[in-house]
Amino acid sequence: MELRLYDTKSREIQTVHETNHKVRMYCCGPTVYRDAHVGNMRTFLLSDLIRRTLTVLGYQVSIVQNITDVGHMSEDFEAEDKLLAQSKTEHIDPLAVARKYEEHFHTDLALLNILPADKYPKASECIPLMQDLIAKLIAKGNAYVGSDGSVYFDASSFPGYGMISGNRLDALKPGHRFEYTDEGGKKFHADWALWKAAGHRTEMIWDSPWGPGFPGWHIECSAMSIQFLDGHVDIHVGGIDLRFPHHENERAQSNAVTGNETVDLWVHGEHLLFQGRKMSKSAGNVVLIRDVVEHGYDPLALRLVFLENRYRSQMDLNWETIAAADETLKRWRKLVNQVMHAIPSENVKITQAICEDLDTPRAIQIIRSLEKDHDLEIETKVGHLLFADQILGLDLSRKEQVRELTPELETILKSRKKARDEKNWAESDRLRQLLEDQGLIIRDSSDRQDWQWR
RNA sequence: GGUGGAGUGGCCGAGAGGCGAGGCACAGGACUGCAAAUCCUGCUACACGGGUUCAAAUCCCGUCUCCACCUCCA
Repeated sequence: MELRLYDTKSREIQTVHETNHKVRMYCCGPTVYRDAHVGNMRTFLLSDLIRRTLTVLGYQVSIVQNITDVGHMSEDFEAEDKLLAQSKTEHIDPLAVARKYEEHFHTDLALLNILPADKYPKASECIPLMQDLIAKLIAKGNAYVGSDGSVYFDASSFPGYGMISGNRLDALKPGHRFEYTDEGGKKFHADWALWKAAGHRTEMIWDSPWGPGFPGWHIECSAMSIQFLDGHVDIHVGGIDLRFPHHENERAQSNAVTGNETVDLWVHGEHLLFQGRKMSKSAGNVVLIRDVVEHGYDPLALRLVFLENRYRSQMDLNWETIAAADETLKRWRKLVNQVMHAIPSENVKITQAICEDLDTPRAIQIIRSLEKDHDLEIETKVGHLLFADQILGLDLSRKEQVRELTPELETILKSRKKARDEKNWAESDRLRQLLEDQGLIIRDSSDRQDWQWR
């Protein structure tokens, strides 16, 4: 079976192809100046879903995800780098800020069972690569040194500009940043910086043929994808907000240099909303993976919530749905663990759903109906669940955590058993309340009592 | 102004022109000493106005509302 995905540029669902027996994926990674919130994670999950699906379908997959640790400007009028700003706040070296949040990023990925990429190139370690690309763009006539010493891409030199976002150069409103002193060297408001002259900046700058400075934000993705994926990207993944200008600019840079369509498919994940607004620092509605864990939920419950919604739709997250998913996850794991030595067996309906533009909501629906099907053997159900889990990544075969009972709880349980045997219901109910207050859930049947941790 | 989307029951959300996804919540029932869990049953919807069609949530036209992007963003 083939995987088909919605391509933003053609606005059509298209089949994924491999290049030299490998599907090459590039995923826009984090700017490591703060913790990634769950909205960011939703996009990273999209990459994971694609890679897991391709792997199950038998493809070799190569994934590169960049770590932006330089060049990403904040909206501050001083045009301050996000990392430098954070380094002042935390009173530590900017690269220490980067390494700290990079580590958090990997921890969060692991909590969501997102498999690691093959390579995580850092912008700060790819400066020569970017300079090389900039030099090529100047030589080809797509870039110029501005009056301020910065190097700019000449947007009008690239004929297909705007194909991803639908924006036309002549319709683009000059942005408010046009007035910025540090970008005053542009010839045209839609041009963008490839290399920014250092100006007054003393930290995080590098020497270059155009003088000391630092790279623009868009250039790293072009440089890295071309270098580490051998000049061609089969699937490019990122958040919908990156469609413009980031991906539009990236495409112009990459295509100008390679001379052909560098990226086959542009796949964009829609935004996660919280309380009806886009989750963002400025809206003040940021939820971190850590918050989910602190609420007592399995982070994979969040993964299930995401999977219950199509990646191409905005979704409004709330705690109730996470709670519901957490329960569902427990139920499925219980089911899976009832069968020893179960092996995955393909469920074609599930594969088909996933292959048609990652229809995970339908896949989940199929699982729910399998679960309820009284005519199916439990071994069959579990086999299909394990198969689906290779793609969904919910860790369904995880054994339930068995925390030891404290001697005190054990004593109460014994007393309660005795009370029930004697049909002393008042005492039995009192003890149950006691046990529940200490985190146990009690399930009675006529001849026994079962317990588990809440 | 330009661009990309979305409006579905109390809530969240799938939806492929034709026998009403699913989940949560709620209500009844089975089971339980009572609970819990589980199972069964019930509940109901397509923003508005036109149009096409034997048949529209789905296709077409218009209107309204919301979200997102327009050089920070996943």
